[in-house]
Amino acid sequence: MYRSHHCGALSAKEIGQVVTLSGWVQKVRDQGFIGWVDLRDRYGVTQLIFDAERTAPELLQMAKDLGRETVIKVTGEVIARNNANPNMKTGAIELLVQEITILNTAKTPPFTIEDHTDGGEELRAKYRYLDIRRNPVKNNLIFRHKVSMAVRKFLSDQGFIDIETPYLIKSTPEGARDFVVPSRMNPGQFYALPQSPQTFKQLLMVGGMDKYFQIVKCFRDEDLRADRQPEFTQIDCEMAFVTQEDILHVFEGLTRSLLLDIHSIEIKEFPRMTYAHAMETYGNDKPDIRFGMKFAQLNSLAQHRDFTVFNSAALVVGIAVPGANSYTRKEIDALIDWLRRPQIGATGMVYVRCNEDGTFKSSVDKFYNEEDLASWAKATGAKAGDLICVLSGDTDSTRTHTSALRMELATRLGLRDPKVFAPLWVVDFPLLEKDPETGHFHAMHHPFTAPKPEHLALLDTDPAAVNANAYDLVLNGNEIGGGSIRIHDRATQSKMLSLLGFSEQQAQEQFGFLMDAFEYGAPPHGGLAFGLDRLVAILGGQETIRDFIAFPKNNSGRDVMIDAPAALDRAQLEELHLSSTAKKI
RNA sequence: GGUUUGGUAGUUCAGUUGGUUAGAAUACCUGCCUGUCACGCAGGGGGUCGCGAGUUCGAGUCUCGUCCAGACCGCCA
Repeated sequence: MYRSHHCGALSAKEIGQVVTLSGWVQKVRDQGFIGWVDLRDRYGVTQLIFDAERTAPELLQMAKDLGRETVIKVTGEVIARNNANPNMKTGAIELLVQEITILNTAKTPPFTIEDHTDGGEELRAKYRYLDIRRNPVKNNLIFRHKVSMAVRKFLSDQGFIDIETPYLIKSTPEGARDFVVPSRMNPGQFYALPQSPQTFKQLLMVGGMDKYFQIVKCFRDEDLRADRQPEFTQIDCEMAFVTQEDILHVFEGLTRSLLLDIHSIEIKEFPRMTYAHAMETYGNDKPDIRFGMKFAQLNSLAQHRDFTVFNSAALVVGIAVPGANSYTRKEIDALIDWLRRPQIGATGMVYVRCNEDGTFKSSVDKFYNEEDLASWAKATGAKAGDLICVLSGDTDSTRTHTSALRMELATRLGLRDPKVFAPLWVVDFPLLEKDPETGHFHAMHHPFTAPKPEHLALLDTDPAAVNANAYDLVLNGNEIGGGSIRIHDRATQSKMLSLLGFSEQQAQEQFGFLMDAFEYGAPPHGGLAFGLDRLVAILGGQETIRDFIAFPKNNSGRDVMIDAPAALDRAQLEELHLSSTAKKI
């Protein structure tokens, strides 16, 4: 028997019992005649004690010689500590060891296995199995398990059926790049890994499985970020015979129950905002509504003087930054430099100081009088002690820049409290988006999203004006899920694909199976997908998703532990009918 | 594809204007220590300063190239 108890289990209740524990040596504290070993497993740490009076000399020596992370089994008596440690769950007791078995030795780990490790990101990634022994990572993985089980329980209780869909599917040109897999049995042909089980879940609706869900891996071959992995997990759902309202109701319920289960936070009804309103008020389709600093359009209040920068702009927008009048000139200049970095790309910023005595001091005093500035303060809601930041230019980039500024300032001002949760539905997304360079339309959500029925006629006359029954769930400035009511008839789907630039033949080749299915009695349907990695990270109060994934990939899509991706040998390439890429000389 | 920051001991980092034998903390090893729990004390070992060229009497430090890593932009229906 390896263990009678776990290392986190013992308390004063077990005093006097003889128990067996197995685990890893966390720490040896040798004090000559007496010594302690902290023994760790998944459940906690128990202190082992050895001393010259009560422990055999060879056992005492053995304990002193234990290296960090050695795997041992010990048997001994649970005794009360002379000095209890109130900071430790098992701090009331210790184990007077009678027997040690070394189950496996360990090399000195390259970084310390402690909550505040000395190891850097890359090293921890390379030895991820050691990193997982640390509480912060271990607890994140356990937390993910809890969230994922709560999701399964909620959806299953609501009558959703968990159905698996294939991973080896077909590449499609729309959307992100596909990861492809060569087919040995079909020379020159390739599978693609799914970017989402979208078409399959729709076919399940045609198949009559009117409530489907799956916690499923999806794959996208695009450049990565701190919160973006090439393979990621979605909570993928679809329902038949539902309106948008039905879907929002179910998934608002899911999110509410997660917040209640995990954080005991009760949120009544999630606010809703149209896409257009979100863009106007926050410059962004995933606004963080935990704080204010809403956009105020100042065009009419700022374009009546001789300030050509504003007069030539399509949009002049101001935000009131609470308490920021205390910023020095130097700090404001640094902020403007920050906005001008190529990553943001703003050309400049006008500011107005709102003084305690009710007067204003701005960087454009030459052009605007007190009355003008007071009108800006009124529009932005600025109070004495605030700083008004005003940006201008073409509508899209001004919104983007101001939104970036708003988020940055909120972070600096500590307004993004990870313990506060502010969910929001963003609804009424446009169906299509025009590529500014090519002038081509592409689907804002995906090509299966249905136009709002009342906008159907506009498809022929003004496609850009068509809205969709598409919606995103935003939590604290992060898009954690999105979905739509889908097209369920061949004619509309065909029209949509042709708007997106597919020829009839291409449409049939790519999505013929779906349109064929629509001709055999497809029910009205719609659904939604949540990004599990991000949802778990946000619920866990953290920004980075990597520590909620057991074996994440780095920025370049590499797994540095197993060193993937890797080259194939010639024989394997030949079997797959692939030729080796010529190496650059 | 682009912008930007970094690469120095096992690890995390410092290293001044280009100038003697490249430091600290921690980890590791040895010894001492009877109540530790970030134990303490004393001692010790440990470096191709990412790699390659160049400038210079002299390069961890300056220049160019290159590789690797991080953050961000493009991209991610």
